[in-house]
Amino acid sequence: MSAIQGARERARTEVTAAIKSEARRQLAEQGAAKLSLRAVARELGMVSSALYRYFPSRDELLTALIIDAYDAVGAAAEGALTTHPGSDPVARWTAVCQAVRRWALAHPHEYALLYGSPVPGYSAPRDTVAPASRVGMALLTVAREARAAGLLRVPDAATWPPSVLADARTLADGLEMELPAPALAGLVAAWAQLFGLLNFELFGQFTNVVEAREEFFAVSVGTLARAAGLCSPEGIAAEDPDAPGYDTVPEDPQARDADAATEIARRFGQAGA
Amino acid sequence: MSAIQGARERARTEVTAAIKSEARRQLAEQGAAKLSLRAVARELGMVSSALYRYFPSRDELLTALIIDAYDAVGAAAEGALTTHPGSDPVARWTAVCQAVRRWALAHPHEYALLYGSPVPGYSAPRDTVAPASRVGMALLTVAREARAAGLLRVPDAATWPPSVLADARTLADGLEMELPAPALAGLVAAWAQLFGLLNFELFGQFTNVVEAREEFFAVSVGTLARAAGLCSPEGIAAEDPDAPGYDTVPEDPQARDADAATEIARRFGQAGA
DNA sequence: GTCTATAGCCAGATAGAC
DNA sequence: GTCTATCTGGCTATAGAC
Repeated sequence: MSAIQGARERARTEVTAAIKSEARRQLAEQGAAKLSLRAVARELGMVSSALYRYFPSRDELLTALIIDAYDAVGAAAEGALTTHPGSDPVARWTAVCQAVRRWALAHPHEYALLYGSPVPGYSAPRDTVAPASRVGMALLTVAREARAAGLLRVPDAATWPPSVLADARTLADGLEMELPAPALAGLVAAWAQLFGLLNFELFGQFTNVVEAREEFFAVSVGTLARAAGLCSPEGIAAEDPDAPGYDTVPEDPQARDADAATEIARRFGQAGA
Repeated sequence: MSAIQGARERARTEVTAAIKSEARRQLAEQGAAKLSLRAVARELGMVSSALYRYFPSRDELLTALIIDAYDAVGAAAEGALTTHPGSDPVARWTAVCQAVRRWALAHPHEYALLYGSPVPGYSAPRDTVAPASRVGMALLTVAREARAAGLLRVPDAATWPPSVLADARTLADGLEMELPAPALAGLVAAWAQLFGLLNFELFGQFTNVVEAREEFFAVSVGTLARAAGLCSPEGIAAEDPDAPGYDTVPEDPQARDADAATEIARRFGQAGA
């Protein structure tokens, strides 16, 4: 390749990046359905027809944005795995979830592009599926490590109907992953439920319902992790619902709330409001 | 009111209904962001300006559609409460969730309008919050009945930080509901997670991941109910993770899968695939 | 309440000169 | 690769006759 070729290619990638950047900006203002090549071109001081040299259609630009966003949130999730090493699967799971949440809060419109309503008239091409799987894979990595460490409680196979277990086995084969089918099914459910928490926070359903969102999220995804079978190393026994942490049905819940006040203060360093 | 007035009003409500109906049809084709008064008018054989006598703006039409949809899904949820009476809170919870799912599958675009990405440039007015709460209220009704029957396991208050418990108390006060704060917080989390399952199914994230969607959903929401503290009447003990239903970490998961085959066959009447 | 007409915008995409 | 020019369509919203 000649130097001129290199310069041309560099210019091309720079313009491509500028287009995507401006498109992301507009995504935030008008949403994906109204993303317009013309408006992007106008803002960049180009003419609309010039953009077609970079993206053959509006949908191709949208695809590029989607792939970039999946890669960004996936990288955030994977980054949490390396920045939060350790032997506690629940803590690692929570760290991954929190990294996803942080990315989502920082990029709400790109998040909506990935996990919100499908864009009408647009169907994602195959190129998106690998990037789309990265967050789920990061969560599965936590589960596999937990299993290797003996910290994954596998639900009885009778928990799930055979059809679901068959799906799980197909999925495990496709991913070349050796997780037991009942565990994988539960992890898929937890994966979906995680995004239920995020969607409600980002799409406004928590308005006037949950205000302490970070704390609510952290505890909820921890519970999610345990429901999916992940155990903290200090004791599988501590996850026993008969142990402290769960009451059986109380006779007077008001009294129990009051009784718990000192425990609250101990754990969180302030009185309950 | 004269007979003429009555006729006029009847005509008006009929035209209003026709407009909303056609708007819903277009919602399904183009999405909320591209809902256009002109297109609705064209399809109804009217002229665009005539629509302004019924809806003062595009956003008002959108609001009407949103309220109708929240009322429809809320009515479906409440209907499940009456068509599935009984003393098993987990079964009732599951029935409500399944009713919501059925409505969502039958009206995917209206579902997306409610629980998908916010419509850019549109902010929902206050009129929408009461209809929006109906599904959650139906779920809370199940929890309150369970508590009255001694079938609600209230998590220890130390499960949640004080800020979350404070939110839960504010919410309980606003709803004039006497659920203990830790239970309510868990129920809110379960409510959000329910819609994570639905969003993933409806928005395509389960493609090539979960195919047996109905079964997957039914089992997942049952687990969700139990995680939120609901108990089946035949035995709180059966929810004990140390009892059959959960294994501790197995030495050979393949073998366990095989061992479970007869149990699967017993419960679901067919062999695992 | 409905109509025609109009103002003032916007879009995606292509042709052909340079 | 970028430009001008153009085609063909879309939209919200209002004015004013009937």
